[in-house]
Amino acid sequence: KKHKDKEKLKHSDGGSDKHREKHKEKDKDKEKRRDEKVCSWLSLCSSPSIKSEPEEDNGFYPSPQNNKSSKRECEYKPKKVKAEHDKKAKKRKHEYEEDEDEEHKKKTKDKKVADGKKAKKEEEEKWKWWEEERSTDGSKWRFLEHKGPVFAPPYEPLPGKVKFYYDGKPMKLSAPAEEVATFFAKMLDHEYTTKDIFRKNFFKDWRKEMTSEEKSTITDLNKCNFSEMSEYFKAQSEARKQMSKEEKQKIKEENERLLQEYGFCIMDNHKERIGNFRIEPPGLFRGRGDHPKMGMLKRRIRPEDIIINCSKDSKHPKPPPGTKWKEVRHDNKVTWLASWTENIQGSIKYIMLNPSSRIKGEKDWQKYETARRLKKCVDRIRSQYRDDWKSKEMRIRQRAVALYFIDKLALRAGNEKEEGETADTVGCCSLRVEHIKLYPKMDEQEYVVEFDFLGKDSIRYYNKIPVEKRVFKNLQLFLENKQPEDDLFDRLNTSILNKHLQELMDGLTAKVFRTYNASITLQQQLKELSCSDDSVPAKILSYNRANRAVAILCNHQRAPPKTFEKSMQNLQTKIDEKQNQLSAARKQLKAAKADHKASHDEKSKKAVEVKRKAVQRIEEQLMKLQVQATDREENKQIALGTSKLNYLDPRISVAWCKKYGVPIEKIYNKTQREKFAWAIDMAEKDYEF
DNA sequence: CTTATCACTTAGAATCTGATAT
DNA sequence: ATATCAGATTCTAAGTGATAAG
Repeated sequence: KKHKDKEKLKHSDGGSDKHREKHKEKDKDKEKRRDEKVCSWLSLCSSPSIKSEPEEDNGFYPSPQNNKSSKRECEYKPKKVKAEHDKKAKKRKHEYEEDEDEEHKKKTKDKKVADGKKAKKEEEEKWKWWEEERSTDGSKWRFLEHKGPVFAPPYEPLPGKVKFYYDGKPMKLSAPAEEVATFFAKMLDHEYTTKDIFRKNFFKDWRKEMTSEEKSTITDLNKCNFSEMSEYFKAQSEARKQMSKEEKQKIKEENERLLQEYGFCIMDNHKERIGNFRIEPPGLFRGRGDHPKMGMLKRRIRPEDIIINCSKDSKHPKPPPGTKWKEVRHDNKVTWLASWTENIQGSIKYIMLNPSSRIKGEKDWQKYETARRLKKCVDRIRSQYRDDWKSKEMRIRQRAVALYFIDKLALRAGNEKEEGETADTVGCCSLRVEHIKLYPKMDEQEYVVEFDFLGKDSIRYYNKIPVEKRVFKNLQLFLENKQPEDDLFDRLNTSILNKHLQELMDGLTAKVFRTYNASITLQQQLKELSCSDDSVPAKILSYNRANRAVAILCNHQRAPPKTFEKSMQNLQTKIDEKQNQLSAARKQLKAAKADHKASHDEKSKKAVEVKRKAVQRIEEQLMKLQVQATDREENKQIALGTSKLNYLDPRISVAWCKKYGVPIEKIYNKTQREKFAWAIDMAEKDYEF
């Protein structure tokens, strides 16, 4: 039997030992707690009755054909998309068709115009990419033109009066050393700067920027006094807040100009919004969790570091005067417009399009279609992995148990990571012995597994869950003769797992289970919680609760907002006020009624009605506030955004809104509506995931 | 097979903005 | 008019997974 031997030397780094006691308490309060999860959803998601749909996959796997410019009309996919809800998504300013692009507005343009005639004026302005055919040859675009990225503003030296002190004595720093010092000064209030690794990394990199004199003088970070610099920046930001309206307006306009100039590109005849057109400014690296590289200097990116990607026949972006790009290439197999290599991890960073763009939207749509295909065969896959728990091969058993966790608990795949390069976090395949505990009996339950590990972003996953006996026995087997730091699944990695999944279903990978289980959970929860008779706020509470169930499943946590207690209190004050108002209004109503009883005239009758209305209105307002309070309380440590944006098929939400008469704006804000325009346009009230 | 590289999605925190309260 | 706060937006780190290279 082969044994995988990945060294686990992480605790042998002698350098940091002496400082360990210092972090202890800090680390502790960083730990995030989470409530126990309810995992009852599993049994609910295996409905075998899949409504037969008119071959949804067609859109994604069109028959191969020549899609070079010659025959654009043929590629048009006559999808039966109704147009009547277009009024919903009115002003999407930036999705206009591009007119300036002379050489390239050929067939598509003509077709568009012809198409548009049927629709109303405003509708022909937004491009419904989802009604068009997708390219089949793996190319991501045919034409791409942009102006390149916006660079970080150059360093502005501090005014002479702002001093840095070393060992109590003022010291004028060279510009490069001063710049790096300001990065530290700006973070002085942050807990980061007290951490030893951070300080060590910072000091090491800072010294690299110093002149040799500075280097020989400044040898101890503890003797450095940045407080004047820190005060200066605080004053600056205060001054910025105090600026007059005109000045603020000016800055706003400048930003808008930059956005208009650099924030858009032209891709295949359409003007599309760029996601991140600004290059990341230099600064100190802030990792998440216990990151070995925190505090390192993130260097300034120059034009010479940037690779530009665009069409050969486009107007190439110009580098700033006196500089050159690293390279200009024309690769239409990728979606990025510019890239550079970052110096902390040596990874590549990209400039890409906004989520509202065709290129992102298509991919997103496709992701949900893959998840829906999983829905059709998930029963088969589940029964297979259950069978595999009995396999005589260890690797198959491990694979099957891991897959069970991924499916049941929505764990991430868990790729291996390079040790010492990143914080020590794990996913399913990289779980170690130390991350689980087995309890043959716990309280009323049998075969309980306790998970406790740090996942992506060093967010803690803590969960106790009863599993089937067979899983439990397998886990005991996997744990035999292992040290805490050994891999739980020593015969498995994400590559093996995904290869297996690929055989079970085309396009299936571990992360599809997260998408699938998230979306199906939302759909079920909505079904369960929604009530047509509820008021709109109550319906929204139900929606948020369904969303919350998903966020809990996916372990999307957040640090409770700093102002949480306060904001709860504020809300409670409002509720109390409203309650007083209500009783006052009720009293008035009573009085009016009595008055009416006595006089029986028209005027008093009217007064009763008026008061009745008032009471009703206040009741409604009170209800709304109470619902809001409940919602907020339940949301204290749970982040809904991530699942809403990345895991929940937006068509489920759109359909729900239509079915229950909830305006889509109550569920998705403007940005979200732009991202999900395709779903808002195509989903009907009977849409089923 | 293992490892490295690349491209892309997913993630929570930080910061900004504009509506509402004072 | 100004302060406050919540929601929107921006930022960029940290994952996944395909594929190339060794």
